[in-house]
Amino acid sequence: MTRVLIVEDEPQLRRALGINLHARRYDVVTVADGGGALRAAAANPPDLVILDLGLPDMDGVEVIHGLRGWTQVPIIILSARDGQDDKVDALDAGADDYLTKPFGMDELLARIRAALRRAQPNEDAPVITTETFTIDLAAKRVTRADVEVRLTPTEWHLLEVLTRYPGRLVTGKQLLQEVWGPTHGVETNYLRVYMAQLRRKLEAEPAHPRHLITEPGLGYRFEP
Amino acid sequence: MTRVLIVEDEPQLRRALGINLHARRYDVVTVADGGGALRAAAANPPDLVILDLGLPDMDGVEVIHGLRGWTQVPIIILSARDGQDDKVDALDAGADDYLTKPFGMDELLARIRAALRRAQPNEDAPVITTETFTIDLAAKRVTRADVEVRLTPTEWHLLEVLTRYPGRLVTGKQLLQEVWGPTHGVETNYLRVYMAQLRRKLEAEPAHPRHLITEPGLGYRFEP
DNA sequence: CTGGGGCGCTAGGGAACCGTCAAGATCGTC
DNA sequence: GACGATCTTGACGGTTCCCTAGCGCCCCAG
Repeated sequence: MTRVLIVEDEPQLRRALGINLHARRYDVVTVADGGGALRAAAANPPDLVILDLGLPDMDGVEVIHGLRGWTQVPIIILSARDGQDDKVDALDAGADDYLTKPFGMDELLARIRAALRRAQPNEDAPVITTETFTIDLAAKRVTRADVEVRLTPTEWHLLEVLTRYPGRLVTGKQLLQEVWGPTHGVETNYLRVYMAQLRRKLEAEPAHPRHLITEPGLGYRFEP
Repeated sequence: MTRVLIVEDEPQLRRALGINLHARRYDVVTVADGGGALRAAAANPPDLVILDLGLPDMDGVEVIHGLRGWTQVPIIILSARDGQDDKVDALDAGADDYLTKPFGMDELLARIRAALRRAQPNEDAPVITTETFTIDLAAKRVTRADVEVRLTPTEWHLLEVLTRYPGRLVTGKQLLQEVWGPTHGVETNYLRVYMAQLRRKLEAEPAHPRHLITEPGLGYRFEP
């Protein structure tokens, strides 16, 4: 879960932010001053920081520097001051975004999403693991006993379609149309050949497959 | 030099932005509408886009989508509207930042610096090291056995995109579009030529590459 | 027991893809 | 305007991949 560190001295706003973010399924940690922020971030590195500039114990820019000394976590600034100099200083110190109070919760949430999206270049880590092999769909990479297995484009395409419906039956016609195009639907010999190759490359005993299962007369099934 | 694409229909503001950014040593390209923005970006991919949402010919969010279809270039939104929905839509469409008019030039410049700083992939590893060569992304330098290797701009750009996804497969189409612009997607000649040059300059045995790997029919992979 | 259908498996020809080289075109600089 | 560096384009073998045909196995029905 995404951990958000909220640094805000006003109890009311701190509470409102915590409730709203918690409702959005963020893992929320709240602190009231800069020293607490640095300690909390060090003890439990967050994925995003929401930082009020007007803190009682230290200057907000100091907090930014304290974080930027060792982490690149996205920092979103909240501030009551609308002065340009404040914004410039905070952004140049390494902040990622700046909101002036009063602000709307929807805008803050959108900016949080944007900051997280930037920080993590669209990596929704779709990794599928079985006893004998591991499939990393994003990296297009299959390893078996820590050894990389090379798949051809067609083999990949077929495996991708099968893993899209884990544990469920996929008919031969559907596989053919997804991989070879809508005009194909009956040439089941393609399937037999490529399923055999996939099993040979992935299964421990290709003659007795445990994950790429044949459903006679119907189609195939991928069993995680 | 850093190329900035300014999309602004008001002639006066367009001119002011151009002058200010040019004075800051940015390479400035200005257009007045959304269609021109997409064409200009395609012809000459910029390093950053400043986009006014209130364009005469098309909705600003459409322009964002048109760019996000093929590039991760930072986009900063300018808008006269202060509505939350506008901001949410733009940021969710893939914009990186949002300024409401009127804004100060210093703040815009600070946000530009912040966006460019974020765009640089030196968040985790400004220096990538392999057995045979070292890549310093921040300094744009490559050394091999402590000797600096000279790369042409295109070679560097290609290497940058590959190293942005270490260990992951990058398709030929994606490489072509990131380096040569969205209109290129099939001229795989370019890729073959430049991959060969990179391998000749970086790999110990260019005929048997260990870090710049070909995945036949799929694309290429940078192996750290 | 026998024949047939569905499925697994292998090998080979042709096509697509890739690495390489070289020459022309283009750009920037002096 | 000349020069060097860079980018583009085309062509050539070598490699990989896709498709096809054929054969053997298993199961089951006749």
